[in-house]
Amino acid sequence: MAKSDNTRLFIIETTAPLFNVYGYANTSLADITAATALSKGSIYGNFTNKDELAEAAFSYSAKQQNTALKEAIESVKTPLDKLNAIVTFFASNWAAIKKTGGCPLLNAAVEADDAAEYLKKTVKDSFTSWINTIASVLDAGVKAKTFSKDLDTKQTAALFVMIIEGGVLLAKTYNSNKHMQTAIDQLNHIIKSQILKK
Amino acid sequence: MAKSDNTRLFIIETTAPLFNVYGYANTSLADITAATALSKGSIYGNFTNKDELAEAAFSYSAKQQNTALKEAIESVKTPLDKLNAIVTFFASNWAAIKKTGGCPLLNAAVEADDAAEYLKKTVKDSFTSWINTIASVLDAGVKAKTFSKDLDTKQTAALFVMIIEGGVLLAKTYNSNKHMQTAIDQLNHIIKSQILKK
DNA sequence: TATAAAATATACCAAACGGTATATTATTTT
DNA sequence: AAAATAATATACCGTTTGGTATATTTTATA
Repeated sequence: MAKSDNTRLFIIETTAPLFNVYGYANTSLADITAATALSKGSIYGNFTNKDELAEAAFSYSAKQQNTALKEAIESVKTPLDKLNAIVTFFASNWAAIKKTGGCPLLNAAVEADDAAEYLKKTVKDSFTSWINTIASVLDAGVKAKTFSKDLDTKQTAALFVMIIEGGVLLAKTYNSNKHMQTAIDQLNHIIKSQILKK
Repeated sequence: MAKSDNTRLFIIETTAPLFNVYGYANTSLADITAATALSKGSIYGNFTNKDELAEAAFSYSAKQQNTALKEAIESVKTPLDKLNAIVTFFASNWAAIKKTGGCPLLNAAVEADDAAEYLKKTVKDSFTSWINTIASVLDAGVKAKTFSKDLDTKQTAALFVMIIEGGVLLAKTYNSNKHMQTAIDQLNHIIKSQILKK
């Protein structure tokens, strides 16, 4: 890895939480140079403009979260355990996620819609990746005959994402994980009553 | 109503969708004067600063939505019909909501958390108001003995908000109301299996 | 209708913005 | 070690930012 690649990665790693906390449009070059202790010259030597860095930073945050989720999934064996790992992931890691600004997908999705249009495609792809991760666990459960064979796995995966993000939203708003727990309880209820084979 | 009050309201009405679409920090005074065709002097004659206008604009958007929801609720009679009105509200009004930037509570909640802290309390109160509106319908249903008496109405109301906002989020991201429909389907399922008395 | 007061417009300000040309420093290559 | 190259820092640019002092216009009062 060349020196430049190191610096580039360092900039991304350092600014990713910044963008996630303050927003992509609202994070200034002054914020970026202050956080990295690098000059504008160095930043612009590694990125063509702020938007490119912002997108790289978002991708990094999203990938980081997706990787952590996948690790949690792969640390257990059965489809049901994997599904439980997905359900508890945000609650278990809530403190860390909160500290870096909350779920990057949620944050970027809201901002990307109009204020940062260049992020739209990347955000959409990140959500698709997340939904697919959940859907493949559901598919495995159907195949293993522990989950109901009539399950619409893609739709159910999307539903999981909705409930999780809804929980994250209220948990952030009220600065309390009570709502995160409500979301988890509901997901567990769905697993029992709509996913598991009777 | 004095002239000044008219102008103040006009500014709020005109800029509310602007703030909701572009974000509260990202909407500039230039945007505001352009949209209202008023001068800075007029804006600052009616509001002490941009933040005060932004907060007034958010409150207006939130109240607007809450009022429309309450009207939908009051247009039908039974608790179950009222609950169905709540469930279908966002899907029925999706085109209009989308055009003005999506759910103002979702947008502001994400931005308020760090980028616009002055909005935090107002956003929280708006969510509480929404949750209470739903909870009172649930309470009425419990009292009328059509809904299960063991129902935790506050928690269920919060769950409804989560699922609705999750649906809004994906609908916005994918620019498709398919996900909004998934959210509705799930809410209807919850009504049947967890709310209605057996 | 003259006058006072309120509302709006104009012209300006310092600070912050993203970005760039150029100088300087590190790092390779020869 | 010298030269070439790559990476970073400095100093600057035009534009936009939120905000204000002052002038002008509109509205209400006498």
